[in-house]
Amino acid sequence: MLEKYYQPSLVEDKIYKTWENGRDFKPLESSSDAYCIVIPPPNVTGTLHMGHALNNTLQDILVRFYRMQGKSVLWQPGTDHAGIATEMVVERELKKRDINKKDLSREQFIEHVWEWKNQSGNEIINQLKRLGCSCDWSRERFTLDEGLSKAVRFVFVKLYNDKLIYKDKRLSNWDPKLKTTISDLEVIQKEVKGSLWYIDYKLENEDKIITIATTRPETMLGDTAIAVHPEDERFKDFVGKYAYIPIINKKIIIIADEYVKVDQGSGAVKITPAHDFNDYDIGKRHNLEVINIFNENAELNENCPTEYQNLDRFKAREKIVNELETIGALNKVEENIHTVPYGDRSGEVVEPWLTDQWFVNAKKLSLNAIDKVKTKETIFVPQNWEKTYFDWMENIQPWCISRQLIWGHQIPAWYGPDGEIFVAENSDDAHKIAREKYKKDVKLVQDEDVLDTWFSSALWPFSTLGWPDETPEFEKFYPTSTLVTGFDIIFFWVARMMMMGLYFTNKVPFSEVYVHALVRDEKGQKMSKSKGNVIDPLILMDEFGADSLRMTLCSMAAQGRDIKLSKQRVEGYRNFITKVWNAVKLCEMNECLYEDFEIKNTQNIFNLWILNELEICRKKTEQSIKDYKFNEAANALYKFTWSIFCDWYLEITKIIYSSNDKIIINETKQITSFVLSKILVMLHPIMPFFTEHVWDKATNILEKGSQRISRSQWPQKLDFEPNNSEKVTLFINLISSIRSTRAELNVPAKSKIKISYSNVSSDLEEIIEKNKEIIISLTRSDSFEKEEFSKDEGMVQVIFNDGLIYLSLKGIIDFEEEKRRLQKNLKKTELELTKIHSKLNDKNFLNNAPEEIILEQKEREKEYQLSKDKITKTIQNFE
RNA sequence: GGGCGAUUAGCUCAGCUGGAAGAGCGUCACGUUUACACCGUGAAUGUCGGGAGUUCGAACCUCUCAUCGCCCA
Repeated sequence: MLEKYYQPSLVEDKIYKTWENGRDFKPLESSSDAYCIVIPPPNVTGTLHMGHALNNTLQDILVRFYRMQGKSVLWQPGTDHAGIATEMVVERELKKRDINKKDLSREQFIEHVWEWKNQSGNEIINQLKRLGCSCDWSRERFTLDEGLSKAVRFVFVKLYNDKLIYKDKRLSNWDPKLKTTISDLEVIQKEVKGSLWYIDYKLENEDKIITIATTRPETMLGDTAIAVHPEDERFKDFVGKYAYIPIINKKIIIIADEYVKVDQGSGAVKITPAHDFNDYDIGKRHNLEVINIFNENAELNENCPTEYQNLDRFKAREKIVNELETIGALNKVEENIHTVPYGDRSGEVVEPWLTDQWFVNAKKLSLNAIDKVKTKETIFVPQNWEKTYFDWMENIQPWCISRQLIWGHQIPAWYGPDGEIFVAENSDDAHKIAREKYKKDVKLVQDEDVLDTWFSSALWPFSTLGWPDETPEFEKFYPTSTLVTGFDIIFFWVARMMMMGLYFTNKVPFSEVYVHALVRDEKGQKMSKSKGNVIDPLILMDEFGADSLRMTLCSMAAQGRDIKLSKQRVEGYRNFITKVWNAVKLCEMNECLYEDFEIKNTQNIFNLWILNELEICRKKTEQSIKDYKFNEAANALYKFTWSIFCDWYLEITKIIYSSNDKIIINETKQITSFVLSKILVMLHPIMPFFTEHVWDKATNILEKGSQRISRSQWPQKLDFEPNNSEKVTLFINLISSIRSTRAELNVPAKSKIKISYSNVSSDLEEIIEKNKEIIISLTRSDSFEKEEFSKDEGMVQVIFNDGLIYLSLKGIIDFEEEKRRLQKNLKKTELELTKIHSKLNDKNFLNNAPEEIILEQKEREKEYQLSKDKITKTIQNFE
């Protein structure tokens, strides 16, 4: 017998080990019907947050579901080396030991990182296991593994040789704190309250000034032009003339360019091609000089006057503004809200800086990737996310892939003594190529930079399967089936996997992309550490168990809507688990022992009915999971299990067991065992621990096709004839309306009353007559007989469909109360009837509405009319 | 500025192709009937954000306004 409550913390660990030891997560070799998900690799530095919990719960549901459906399922796990994040973590750790990164050689630092990785890099994996994730851990990969690194080198070399990777001096986003470039995507634009400075530039040979407006006065030291709009009448005469930069008195040209917005600031802007992306483009158009005024710390460099050199950019700004004021060149200052780029990781203001970097020609790669989504080879669910995908893909910029870091894939490019670049998969090959050029052996130096972490992540769906080698796994599981991800990394990851996948394997990397929502706090705010509103999934799991959390996330994962999570909700699903737990206990008590039997031979109407309901639930759940409608799957199961199976079926079986009909009793026990088994099986993808535990403990009452539920088959379509079993719904409604009347009339719960009925349809009468005991028991009455009463007999009448129910309540209730109740009902009925009448009297309705709708309304009219007549008659009886 | 989404019961949200407004939580009343108080039975609560239009018929389609959120520039 099961204990009082299910205690997740006592069993979850053990169960997970059983699964792992049983190799339950390995793909079936016997099936060629493959289903594969690659996990979005979490950062090695990461710990499980709510986003992970949702993302991985959904994947696990899919994976367990398809596994039960007999597919050969691979959930490919692994982690991502997370360049910047990991370096930051390790640097911090080293600092605690008084070790400075700067004092270490590249090799020494890398050694420290590996040491850290081996010690602490497994936390998130263990947390995923706690959540119940059924990944094939024997295939766990890391983006810096030898195999994946080989793929990275292969890809780099091929793209280089195909002229899709190139080195270029361009403006890129420089993070002066981390001292590396970062990609556009890692830059966050924030609105900031700042100032707009109006500065007067004197014209050459004329006693005129031109006033420019800028948010960054310090960059004027790198100005090489002033620009105005070509149509701007105010400045027509200025174009082509020269002006002097104040302070340094350098002469620059005034140019006209469409880019300038006439109504912003003064209408004239300074152009600093080396430190602004737009200015850089303008510079190119007008052949302007590009002057870099910053060093890698974003301090002013040797291209500035001595007194400004080595000044921090913000200090320099103050000094410049002061100086401008002193010399009277500062025209005015306005408050101004503008966007400033910040580094996602460092939080530092990012500086557009001119450097040598490696780029991928993403534009070329994007064409096919766009096309394959247009032709639906890859489908986004919900579909509207393709818009986001297209939007970005169609405006894609060169992808800067080099990072000035140590931790990562060092760029496989070597430089000869004359700076010539040799790109090869390894040093030997590079030397070989170099020898051909120099006709002798020379010393080559490898590029110091590493690749953007997303570069290796982009290969994840195939590199993890062994590519570029031809492995059986790649053969069987690629292209993968589904990618489950949050929308925030469509650009970072999905788009890039599409590009790389298509270029290198000629196939889309996955046929469906399910994009799920963001988890927010109960007020709808994004969870963040700084806001302190983070709900820790681990704490929730501690308190309610992994399954409660999983069920909660599943039931809230409606497409296209964010999840507002609250503890109460999780508690509610914990209660659901307890409910199922108790249902199992009841079945144990009633000895619903499992025996092999033929569903086809089921006789009893309630047994037929519950089978029919089970079948409806099975279909709904199955279809919902296939359609990624996780909330609908969860709700279908919840409703069937609690509101139908527990609330009605199990209550009815109690009465059946108290009868003498041995055959039906036996049948009922078997059906109960059968249905309960199916419920557990269907719940398993969502709540694996609980169902596995019950499977293990409640041995003899379950139909166990396999030793562990994790290895069970998803229920098949049931082979039986429901035979009118839907009439049970009427039967249930009958009981409900009697209960409702009792409660409304304040009939004391304990008083057992006589109930009679008349005029019900013959179908229903048959059920009633055969199952009187059930009605009597569930309505807490004394008797239930077919009998008709005339007026003056002190009966309360309940209108039920076309029949009448009489409650003998003489002396128990106040009949004035009853009259009020009836009058209330009468009003409701009349209101509804008026609505129906007006519809049916409307010629337009009759002419236009489809036949079945009209019939439906006529049917309703009949019903309501009948009710109305009966209620009226009853009220008259009281007068 | 461009795009996407939201607005339905006190709260959190469902509501598929237009054809009787739903769930969970919370609230209230009653209840300990040998699975379950992490429970049972029952009840109350909605101008489906405002306005206009299309339609015989709109929570759902169109337009518009308002508020909120997110993404991109």
